[in-house]
Amino acid sequence: MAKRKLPKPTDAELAILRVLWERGPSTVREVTDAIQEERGTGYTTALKLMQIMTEKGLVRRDDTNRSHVYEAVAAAEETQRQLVGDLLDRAFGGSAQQLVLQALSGRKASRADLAEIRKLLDEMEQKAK
Amino acid sequence: MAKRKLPKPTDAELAILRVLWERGPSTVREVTDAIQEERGTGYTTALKLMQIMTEKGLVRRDDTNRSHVYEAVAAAEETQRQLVGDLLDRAFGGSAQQLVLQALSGRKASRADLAEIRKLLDEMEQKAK
DNA sequence: CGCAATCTACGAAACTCTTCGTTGACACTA
DNA sequence: TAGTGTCAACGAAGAGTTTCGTAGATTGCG
Repeated sequence: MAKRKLPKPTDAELAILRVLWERGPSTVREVTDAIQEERGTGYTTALKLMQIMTEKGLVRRDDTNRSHVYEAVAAAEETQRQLVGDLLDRAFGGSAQQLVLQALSGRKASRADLAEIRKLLDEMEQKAK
Repeated sequence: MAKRKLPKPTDAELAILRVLWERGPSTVREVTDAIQEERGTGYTTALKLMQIMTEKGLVRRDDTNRSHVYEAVAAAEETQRQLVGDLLDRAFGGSAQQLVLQALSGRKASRADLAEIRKLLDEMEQKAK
C-alpha cells in the first residue's frame, strides 16, 4: 500500500523532474525546450532520459496521443525530502543542525528568509507538543 | 590565493572523507577498517579510491613512511557547504526555506534540535546586522 | 638469509550515466 | 499523392565510478 521507494534521480533526471513539477504533465518537446537553456540537452537525449525514468518508475507516461505526455510520479516535496535525508546521512552523520547551518551560511540568507524559517520552527514546535 | 574549487566527491569518496574528518590523517588500512562495516569495501578498493582522490586534490598524501598517510584537503564544513549548496540549486531552486523544511520534516527533529537551530538563527541575525 | 605479511601500484572488468545518430512511423499540406 | 517535418524507439559510444585480481617492493622475524 505504501509507496515503494523510488530510486534517487540523477542530476539530468532531476532537471527533468523540476520541469515536470513546475509545468505539470508535459511532452518531451516541452521539457527539452525548458531545459535547453541551462543544460543544452538535445531532444533525443531528453527523450532517452525520460524513457529510462519511465522504466525506473520516476515518471508516468500517457501515450494515448502521438506526442506522449509525461508526468512526475512523486511530488516535489517527497523527492526533496528523500534527497535531503540522503545527504543528511551521507555527509552530515545525521546532524540536522549542521545541515541547516551550512545551508544558510553559504547563501546570503536574507533577513526575510531567516524570519520565514523561524516561523517554520514555531509551527514544528507546536506540532511536536 | 583563494582555494580553487574541488570536485564534488562521489558517494564512496564521501564515506572516506568522513573517516578522515573524524579520525584525522589516516592510513589506507585504518580507513578500510572504518568503512568496512557499513560499506564492505575491501582494502584495494579503498586504496584505489584514495589514489584517485589524491589526483583530484580531495586528499593529500604523506608518503615519508611506508604506510602512506592520507588527510582531507578541505574541512568538513567546507565540503558540506558545497554539497548542500549544490543540492539547493539542483533540487530546491535555491529556496533555503524549502530545504530546511524538508530537512526537518523527514526526521523527528527533537525539541533540543529545534532549540539549537533557533539559537543558530539568532546568531546569524546578529551577524547580518 | 629466507619467509611471510603488508603495502603500493597498475589495469581490467562491470556498471551507470549521458549523449546523440539513425531509423521507421505518422501527420499535415501543397 | 509526394514532400516535409515531428515523433518514438533503439543502439552504441564515451565518460566516470566502483570493484578487485595480480604483481612487485619493503619490512620484520625466526
